[in-house]
Amino acid sequence: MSSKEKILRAAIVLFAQKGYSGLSMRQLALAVDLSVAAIYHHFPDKNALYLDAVRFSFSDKEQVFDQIWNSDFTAKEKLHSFIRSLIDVMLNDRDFHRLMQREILEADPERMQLLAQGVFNSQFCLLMQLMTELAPEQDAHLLATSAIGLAKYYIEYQPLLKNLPGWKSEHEIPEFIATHVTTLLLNSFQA
Amino acid sequence: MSSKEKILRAAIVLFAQKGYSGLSMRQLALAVDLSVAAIYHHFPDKNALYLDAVRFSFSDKEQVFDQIWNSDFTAKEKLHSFIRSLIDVMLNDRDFHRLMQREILEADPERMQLLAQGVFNSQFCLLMQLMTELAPEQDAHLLATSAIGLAKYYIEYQPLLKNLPGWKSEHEIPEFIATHVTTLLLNSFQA
DNA sequence: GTCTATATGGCGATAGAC
DNA sequence: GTCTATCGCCATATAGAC
Repeated sequence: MSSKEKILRAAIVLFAQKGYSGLSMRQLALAVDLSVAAIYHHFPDKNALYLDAVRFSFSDKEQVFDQIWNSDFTAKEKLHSFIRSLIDVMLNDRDFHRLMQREILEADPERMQLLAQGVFNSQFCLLMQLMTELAPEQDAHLLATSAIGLAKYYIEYQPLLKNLPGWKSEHEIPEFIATHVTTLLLNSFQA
Repeated sequence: MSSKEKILRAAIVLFAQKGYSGLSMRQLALAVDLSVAAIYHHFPDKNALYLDAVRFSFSDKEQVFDQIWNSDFTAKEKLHSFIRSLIDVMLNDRDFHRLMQREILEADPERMQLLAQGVFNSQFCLLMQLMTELAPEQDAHLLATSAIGLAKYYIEYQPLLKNLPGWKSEHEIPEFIATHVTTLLLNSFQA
């Protein structure tokens, strides 16, 4: 692996953990066993390195979902699989997820546009299409958003929810959450 | 207003904007027109100041919701009002909301317990009670969580959702979101 | 491409006068 | 309770040798 790629991979993990201003170039250099100057050879400054790292971590998420859209599942099965995969991606790639959370927190309009169009657009369209199939007379954007929002909340807020009354250990099992979210949405369509 | 309170109020705004390591004591001192040393007279160190600021911003949110629980609304009306108020609090007190987001991002187990028990417990119990009333045979914790998750997602992800296909201007109107979330949940109960 | 050495400045925190 | 002055450290970034 090239030094540049090694730097990027470490930067993803460390920026996700510590945030932009929380990670120093010294710490990053230590983590990749290079000098600070060597890093500055590959990237013009800290900000450019950060943006490159974000882009790099976003680059390989699509194929997981494309399998679902290309399958011969029924619409309901596709919804369940999509939500299940979304949960799995969020749980398995915590660094990607935390970087996303940080981006949302900053909410920089320019970067939001970049994220929406460069990363999420195609998957979101496919999800909206599925929602239209399942509930033709409802607002597809609202429903797609609701599906993602429900799944995301259970993952992001799990550390907090564990400390609130009524929590059960099954609430952290991906398949259980996926089934709950899917059922909630499908029930709502029937009414 | 005392210097201590002035410092705390400014700290809430600035920590919400810049995060813990993004805000320096010098910047905070400049904002409140005091010297750095004066701040250290009121707080032992930066971390203690941060925790005090978080606690301070959490202290006055309960009464908004207690009005609802004490009203003579029907259960369905209470659900709608709760979600509507949740949205309003998040939109009107951006600093509180951003501090919350940062806390969730850090996900420090000890602080999650503090937040859950010291801040959210009583409101969450009342919401679960309402859910039990509306859908007695379902998991109240899951439903309460779903309600909060749906509302939160629409607010937090609005800057991103605006850039995705199918977005309409009505999607940012609080009453519209509240109605959508309430309807989704109530429909799901009926099925 | 990577190093050592260093410039320059901001950081958290403290000492001591008023 | 607030100030000025300062300590010691670590930050980003650069210069120049190899």
